[in-house]
Amino acid sequence: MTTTTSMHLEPLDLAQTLGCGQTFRWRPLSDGSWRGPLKNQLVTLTKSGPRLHIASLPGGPQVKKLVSEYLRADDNVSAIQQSLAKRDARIARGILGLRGLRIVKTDEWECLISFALATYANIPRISRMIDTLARRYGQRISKDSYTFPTLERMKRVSLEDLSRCGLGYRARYIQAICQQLTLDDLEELKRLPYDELRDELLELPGVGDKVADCVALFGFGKLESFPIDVWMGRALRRLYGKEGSYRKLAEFARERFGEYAGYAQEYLYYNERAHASSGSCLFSEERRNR
DNA sequence: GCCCAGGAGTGTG
DNA sequence: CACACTCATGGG
Repeated sequence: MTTTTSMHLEPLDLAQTLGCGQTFRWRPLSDGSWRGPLKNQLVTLTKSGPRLHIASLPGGPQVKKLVSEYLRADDNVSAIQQSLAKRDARIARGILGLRGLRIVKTDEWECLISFALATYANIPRISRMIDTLARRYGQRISKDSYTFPTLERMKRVSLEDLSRCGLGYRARYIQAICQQLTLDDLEELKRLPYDELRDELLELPGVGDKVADCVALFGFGKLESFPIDVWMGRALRRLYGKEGSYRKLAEFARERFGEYAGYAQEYLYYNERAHASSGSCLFSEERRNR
């Protein structure tokens, strides 16, 4: 049965938050709502003024809490934006038009696999790869909606089977991570501060600097993390004249943006993509109508 | 067809 | 430390 509820949450722009590459399983509906699987539920979010309406299937009493945590309702986003704007004039400009962009707090395990898949692929393809895994190894929620596969399930998947999921060279990394990682490991990682977490994540096959930082930021909620991909490289060069190794750029960003560097990174990332394509939505019209 | 993609691993200088 | 090369493949 479907459960509906609502909550106050500001600022929040669903398209900016759910469609910008932090997370890959939400889809826009024709009425501006967004739908995606959260844990074992299929959730539909609709923003109406300051209120966020939540519908979920099969639903349950904890849906509001689930959404609150996912959208980091406890973050004082306006205060974070003010703080960043005070530190840096370019960020201040970058925040304009993105006031509803929030960092999300995704599931640690799902985030790890998602960004391990995200290497050298574009966002539509990343979404497709994840959908394929969910359809094959997840549990069905509704007609065409599946939960993200559990680690325990993925441990029983052979490399041969995984290689037929359209993951390319990433299949063996995913398989190796699933073999190496335990549920206890995941629980231990949750207790670590950013630096130690990062070091541990880097031990996993297929996880390098950028993936580790994405997983730390979006999966483990480390807001000081500042992932640097090709788009961030361009942004840092274009706006700050900075080039060089990952370490050097990350060091610059951390010093420049401080404890909320992750938010700064999202504003820069979104702006750089918009600057390049002039279409800020990462889901093209063709895809939206599929 | 062509180019590029929210990179990582490995080898070399 | 820096760089070069390879890895598979689909979306635009």
